[in-house]
Amino acid sequence: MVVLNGYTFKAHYQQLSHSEQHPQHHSHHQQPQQQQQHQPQQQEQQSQTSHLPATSTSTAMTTQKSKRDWDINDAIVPQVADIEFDEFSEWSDGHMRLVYSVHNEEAKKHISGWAMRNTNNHNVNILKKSCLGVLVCSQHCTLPNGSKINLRPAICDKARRKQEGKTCPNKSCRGGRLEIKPCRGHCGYPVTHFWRHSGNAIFFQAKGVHDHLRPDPKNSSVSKRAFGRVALTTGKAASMGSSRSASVAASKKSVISGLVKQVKQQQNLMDKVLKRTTSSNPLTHSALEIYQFNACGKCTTYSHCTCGYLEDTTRAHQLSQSSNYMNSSWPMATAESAPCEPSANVFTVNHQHITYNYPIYHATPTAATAAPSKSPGLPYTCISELSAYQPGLNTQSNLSGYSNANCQLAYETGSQLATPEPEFINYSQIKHLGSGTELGCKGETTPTIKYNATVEAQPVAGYADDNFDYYYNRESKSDYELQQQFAVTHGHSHGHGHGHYYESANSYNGVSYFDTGTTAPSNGSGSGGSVNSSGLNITSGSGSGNSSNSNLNHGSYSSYYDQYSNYEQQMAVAGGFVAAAGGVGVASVANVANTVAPPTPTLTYHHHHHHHLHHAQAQSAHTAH
DNA sequence: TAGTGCGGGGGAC
DNA sequence: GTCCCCCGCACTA
Ligand SMILES: [Zn+2]
Ligand SMILES: [Zn+2]
Repeated sequence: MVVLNGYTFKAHYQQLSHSEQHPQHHSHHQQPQQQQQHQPQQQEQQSQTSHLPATSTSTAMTTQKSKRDWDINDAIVPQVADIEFDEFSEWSDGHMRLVYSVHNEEAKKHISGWAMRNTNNHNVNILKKSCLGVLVCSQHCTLPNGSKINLRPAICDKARRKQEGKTCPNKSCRGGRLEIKPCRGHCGYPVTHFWRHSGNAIFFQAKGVHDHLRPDPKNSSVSKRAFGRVALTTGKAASMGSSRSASVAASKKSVISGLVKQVKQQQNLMDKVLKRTTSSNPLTHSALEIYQFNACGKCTTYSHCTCGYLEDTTRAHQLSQSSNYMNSSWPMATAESAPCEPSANVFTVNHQHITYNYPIYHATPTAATAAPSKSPGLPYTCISELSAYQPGLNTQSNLSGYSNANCQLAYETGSQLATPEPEFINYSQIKHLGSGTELGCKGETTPTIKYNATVEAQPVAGYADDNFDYYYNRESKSDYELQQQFAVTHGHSHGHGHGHYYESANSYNGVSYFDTGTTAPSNGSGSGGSVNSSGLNITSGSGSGNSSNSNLNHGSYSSYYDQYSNYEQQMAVAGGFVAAAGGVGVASVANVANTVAPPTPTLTYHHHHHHHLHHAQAQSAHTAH
C-alpha cells in the first residue's frame, strides 16, 4: 500500500490512478537491484508516477482516504495492519510514503538504490537521508555500450572524496574525471528520505523526484573499473555486467541492453519533468496533481524550481536536448527569478528544517511569501503557488504535508553534498507559535498552526471502523489537534545552538528506547525520564541515543523506534493510531487512558552549545535551572 | 574499507 | 540566537 498526499493507494487504486494518467505504466512493484540493471526503469518509475497526487483524481481515491494519511512528522502515525505492509521499494522516487514491517530487513537497514546518505537533522526519532546524486564523467563521454557514466557515489564522505576526480573509467574517454552530479530533485535540494520506526511498522517517506538516473550499483563493471578493481576493456559492455568471455553476440546484446536501459531511464527521467509541463493550467486536475506531487511544501516558488512543471517549456526543451543525462545543473540557471507573490487564503505546510515536526500550516495571505534563504548565498526565491489551491478544491493534499508550492533554487554545482533541504517545523518557530499567530516561510513570524489532520476544508466521509475521523477528519478542532497544538506550543524551550529535539510527554517518564525486535515494553516502567509540567525541559538519561544507557537498543536503527509504543498500543486500541515520534521517555501508560487525551508530546531541545556535556549531564544542568 | 547512524560544534547568518 | 553542514566517532559488514 502506498500513501501519497493524503490518499491511500491500494494496489488496485494505484493501477487505477495510474492507468488514468499514465496508461503506459503498470505494475508498481520494484525490481531487485540486480534486475534493475537489466531492466527498464519503467516499473520502478511507475511507483513514482502512480503516486501522483490525488486530489480530484478519482472518486475512488478520494474516498480512499484513510488512516493511512500520515506524515512522517506527525505526532501520531497510523497503526498499520500486518497485511497492509508495502513491499520494499528500493527505487522509490517521488513524493511517497510507504509502510514496511519492522521485520523487513531492507527497511530496517534503511537502504535504497539511490545513494542516500545520512543527514543530521537532530531528531533521533526520524532518520533523514539525502540523495548524493550520481557520479558522472566530466566529459560526458559515452561508454562502448552507448550509455553514460553513471556511478553510485560512495556514502562515506572519505570514500566519496576519493571517487571524485578519479579518471573516467571509460577507456575511450579523454581526460574525463568523475564528478558528482548532485541531486536537486526536491525544489533544488537533494531528494530526502525519512525513516521512522513505530509500533510494528517502519514508516518511510520520500520527498522529491530524482533529477538524475539511477546510479549503477557499486559492483557494476564500470564501477569496479573506476575504483580500481576490474579492468574494463573498451569493447565490453560497461554496466551490464557481461563477463569477459562474452561472445561478440553477447557483447552486442549487452551493448544494446545497456543502451536501452539508459535510454529508457533517461526517458523516464524526462517524463518525470515533461509530464509536469503538459498542463499549463495550474487549476486543472492534472496540474493540481502535479503540484502536489512535486511541491515540497516549503518552497513557494515554481518558476525555476526543479520541481516545477508549470509552463516550463524552456526547461522541458532543454531537458529534451540534453544527451543521456542532464547537465550538471538544471536549466534554471537561465530562468528568471520570479518575485515572491502573496498567496491566497490557502494552506500550506511549513517544512522548515530541524525536524521534529508537526507540519505547520499557514493560511495567511502574506505568510507564504518569505524567502527561506535556506542556503546562504544561494538565490532562493519563493513564490507561493498556493493560490492555485482553493480551499474548496481539496486541501487534503495538505494533509500529507505537501502543498502545491514550488520553489526555485539555483546554487553552484559543487562538492556540496549536504542537504539544505526543505523540511519541517523549525524549532525556533515552534516557540513562536502561540495562540493563533502565524508563521509563513522561513523567516516569517506570523504563523497559524495547522496540523496535518486539521487542514481539511472538506470533511470526508469517514470510516466508521476506526477513530480516524475522530482525530483527523472532524471539522471542528479535535482533541487531537488540541493536543498537537499544545505539544507544539509547549514544545519549545531552550532553543540554543546545538542540541537535539526530543519529544516527551507530560505524563511520561520511563524508558526511552525499545528493542525494535520486540514488542514495546508493557506499561513501561520509567528509567530515568524526568518530566516537568511545562514541557520545557524533559529528558532522560538515555535521551541522547545509543551512547549512555543500557536500556538502549544498540541496533543501528533503534532510535527511530517510536518512544511511545505503550501509548501507541493504547491508541491502537482506542483509535487505531500510533503515537508518534516519541523522544524521551515512555511511561505509565495507565495514566494515559486510551480514551483520554493522549500524552502531550512535547519537544525538548537540549542545548549543547559550547558545552560538552553528555545528555545526562546536560539534563541535570538543564533541570537545575 | 565502506556503510551507517550519532552527535559535536564551527561559523554564517 | 539559530541552524546548516562539516566532521569524527563507534560500530558493523
Ligand atoms: Zn569519461
Ligand atoms: Zn537523487
